[in-house]
Amino acid sequence: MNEATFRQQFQRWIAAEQPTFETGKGAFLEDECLHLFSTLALTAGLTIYRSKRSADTFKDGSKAVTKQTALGYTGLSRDNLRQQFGNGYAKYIEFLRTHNYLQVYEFYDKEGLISTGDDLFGVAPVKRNYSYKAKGHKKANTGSYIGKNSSSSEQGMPKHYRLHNDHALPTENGSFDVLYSVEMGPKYSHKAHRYYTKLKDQTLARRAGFPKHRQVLAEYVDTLVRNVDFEDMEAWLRTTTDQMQDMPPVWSLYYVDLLRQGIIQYENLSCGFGHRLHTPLTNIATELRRFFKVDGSPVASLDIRCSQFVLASYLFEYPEQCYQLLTADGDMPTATVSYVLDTLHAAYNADPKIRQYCHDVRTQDLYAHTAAELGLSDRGTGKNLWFGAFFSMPGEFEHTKQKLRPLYGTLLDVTSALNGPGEGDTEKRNLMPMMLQRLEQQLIIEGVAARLLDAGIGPFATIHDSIHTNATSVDAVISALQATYTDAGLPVPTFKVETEDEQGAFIKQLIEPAAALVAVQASIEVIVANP
DNA sequence: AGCTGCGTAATGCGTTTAAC
DNA sequence: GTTAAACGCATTACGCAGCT
Repeated sequence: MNEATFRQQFQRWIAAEQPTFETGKGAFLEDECLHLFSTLALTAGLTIYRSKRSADTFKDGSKAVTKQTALGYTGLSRDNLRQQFGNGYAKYIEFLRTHNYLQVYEFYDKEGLISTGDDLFGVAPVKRNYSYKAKGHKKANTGSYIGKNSSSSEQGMPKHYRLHNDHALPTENGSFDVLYSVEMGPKYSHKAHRYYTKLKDQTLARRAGFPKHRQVLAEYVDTLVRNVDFEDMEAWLRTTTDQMQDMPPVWSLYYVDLLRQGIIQYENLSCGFGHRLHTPLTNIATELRRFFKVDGSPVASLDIRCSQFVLASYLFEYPEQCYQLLTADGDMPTATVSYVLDTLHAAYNADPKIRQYCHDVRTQDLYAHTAAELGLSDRGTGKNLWFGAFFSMPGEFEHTKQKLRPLYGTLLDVTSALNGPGEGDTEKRNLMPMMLQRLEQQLIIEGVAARLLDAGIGPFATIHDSIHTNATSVDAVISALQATYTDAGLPVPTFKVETEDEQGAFIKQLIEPAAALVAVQASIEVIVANP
């Protein structure tokens, strides 16, 4: 690598591309670019570029200059890059790439998309270094000690050569002694492989502490995130007009690919509060979820309508049945469960409007119904209204609760009291969300998912109150859902089944066991009334 | 209400450096 | 030689985003 060549290429690039830098032309940033490249080269070659600190070891014991972060092996990743140089330097990546100093890989490799799912963690990632879009304009404020070797007592570059000052002067022979060619593939693969082996062991060890079927659900998620239809997803991201919030399409693709590679991996197989199971699939944007294929076939999902509020109606109306479910795992004091259920059931008996709520929430779309009754603009507003009011304590969302009082009476006063602190206490108890989430998970994971696993159905994924699976398993999921609720002595809730045909069109189907039941009862009454 | 993620800024601590 | 500033790196906090 010759410095003169580098400078020449950079100046040509500036002239041809006319990149807009903070300085307008960016000419005097040339040295910064050179310095960036030097450090990239050093990082890639693991050449010591820091002073004595380079002998440091990281907490994980690695002695490399580069290190592992939450985003995986980040020798040249945007994280390290930004930390080292600030966002402003990312723009030079394009120059380095166009002149083949750096290789920037595509977002995903078509050949590597298909995973058998045999190995939970798949092949160690080889592809690194995604194209980078600068987001900020911050100038670098940190630098490195150039030209000083490890354990050397000789003078390094003086401090004023650091990035925020004039720097990057050539050495006597006219070229930077710190420039090396960048070869990224094998080394990164090796490091990454080591890292993911370790991560795999840690993850499996952690999983072993959870119930078997939750472990299996986690393994299913491993399979699903490695079976993404990237081509369809990219096509969809390119054509869709309404971007998901501010998230650029390219980031979605990048993020999903990170999941596929195992670079981003997180899971909470049972959160302490509500025993919910959190995986990347529960958090991914809803619209992207359908690209996570179970076996390459169209996806399907089963979603309980207004699940939490339907469950709330069960707490009011079916205390014995709920008691069984809530005390099944022994995680909650039975006295607390009894207290909540007794309180709610007493209110249910006392207030006909609470009984009206229990009827409404099971027979119609609560959010839309409320929106219509209160003259709100749309269903979403009704939903936000309920979520705010239902999980609040006394003194919060009072205006909302006031609006709902004519419809459902003392309902929200009762739930608010249970969410607020107990007598002589100041801590919020949040008993409603806790009970609802635990009830929900007892039914969905310990109930529906466990049944499906026993029946050998899979893979599928639970997303708190819905099931993500393939079209051929839909009937089994419906059966398991109905059996679970029936066996628990609870009414089967209304749920939506969403499937996708071969052309990619969506078919939504609403299944209303409760409404059917009401209709049957009504007809019985009619028959009785007209003998 | 809970759980995640990312991005940024601030902070803490031990070390290194520049300036006196 | 001493001292104050600067630095590397880890951690933390916060606000935004997403999901149910």
